[in-house]
Amino acid sequence: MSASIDLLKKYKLTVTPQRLEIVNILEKHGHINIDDLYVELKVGFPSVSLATVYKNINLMLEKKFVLEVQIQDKKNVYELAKKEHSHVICTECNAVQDIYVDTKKLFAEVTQMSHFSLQSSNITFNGFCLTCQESKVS
Amino acid sequence: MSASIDLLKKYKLTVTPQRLEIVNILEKHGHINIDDLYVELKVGFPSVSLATVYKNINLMLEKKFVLEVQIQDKKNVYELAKKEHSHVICTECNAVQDIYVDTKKLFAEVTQMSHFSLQSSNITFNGFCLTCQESKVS
DNA sequence: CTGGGTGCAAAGTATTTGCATGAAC
DNA sequence: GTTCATGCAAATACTTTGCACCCAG
Repeated sequence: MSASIDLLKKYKLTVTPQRLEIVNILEKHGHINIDDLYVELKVGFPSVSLATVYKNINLMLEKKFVLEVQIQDKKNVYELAKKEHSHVICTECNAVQDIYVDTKKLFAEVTQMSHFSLQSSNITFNGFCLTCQESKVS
Repeated sequence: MSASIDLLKKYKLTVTPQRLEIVNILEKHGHINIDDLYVELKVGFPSVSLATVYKNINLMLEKKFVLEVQIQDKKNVYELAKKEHSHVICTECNAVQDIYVDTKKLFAEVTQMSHFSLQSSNITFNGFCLTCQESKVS
C-alpha cells in the first residue's frame, strides 16, 4: 500500500515496516484499541513490543493524522483522521460507526449560551446496533 | 448539610463523615477529578486514603447518582447527577461548564442514519472560556 | 453487637522512559 | 555514516484489592 507510505512521508515520519502495518491496520479496522492493534501487529511482526505501538500511536496523534476516540467505560480506540465526524457505539458488541452530523447550529447555539470561543466538539451516541438488536429479540 | 445525608440514605449508602464530605465537595465544585477531590478531602480528613476516594466514587457511580465526565486529554471529572446535559470545557484552564442542549432532533437524525437504537449521548465542546479569551488578548 | 467502611500496603493494570542494537535514508 | 526506530526492561502512573481495625446503625 503506497498510500500508507505517502501518509507517513507527508507527516515526515520515517517509513518502517511496523509503522506501515500500523497504518494499514487502522485503515482496515476503522477503529481499534491499543491491545487489539498490538495483537494484530504481532501477526506480521511477532517480536514487536507494546512500547513500539504506544510510541507510534502517540507520534501519530501528535502529527494529528490519527485521532483518539474515547468511549464510555471502554478502552480508547484510534482512527485515521478524516472529515470531522461523530461516533455511534454499540453497548453490546463495541462496534463503532462513523456518523456525519451537522454541528453548525449546535456550535452557534452553544457559543451563545456559554460565551466560550469553541474549537471542537466530541459527540458520541451509545445504543445497540442492528445486529445486536436482533439477537436480543430472539 | 442534611441534603447530602438524604442523598446517601436515598441510595442506601451508610452515612460516614468521609462520604458526606465527598458529596459536599462534589456539590461545591460541580466537577472535580479524583486527585483534586482527594486533596480537598484531606483538609478535613488528613488520614483519608486515596483508596477510600476510589471506592466511594465507584460506589456512587454504580448507584448512578454520580457521573463520570471524560475530557479529551485530561483526567476524568465527576459530578452529581442531575438533569441530562452536555459540557463545555476550557482548553486553557480546564473549567467545565454545564450546557443544556436539546438533543431530540439529533437523536432522531442519528437514529435514522445509523439504524442503532440509541440509549444515550456524550456531547462535549472544547474551546476557551471568557476569562481565558481575555487574558490571551492582553 | 454486626455489617459495612476506612486506611494501609500490596497487587494489578496501563503507559512511559532509557538505553543498546539495528534499520532507514 | 548519522539519525532515528525498535525492543527490551525498568520505571512511573493509575486503580483495585485484601485485610485488620473501627465506626454506624
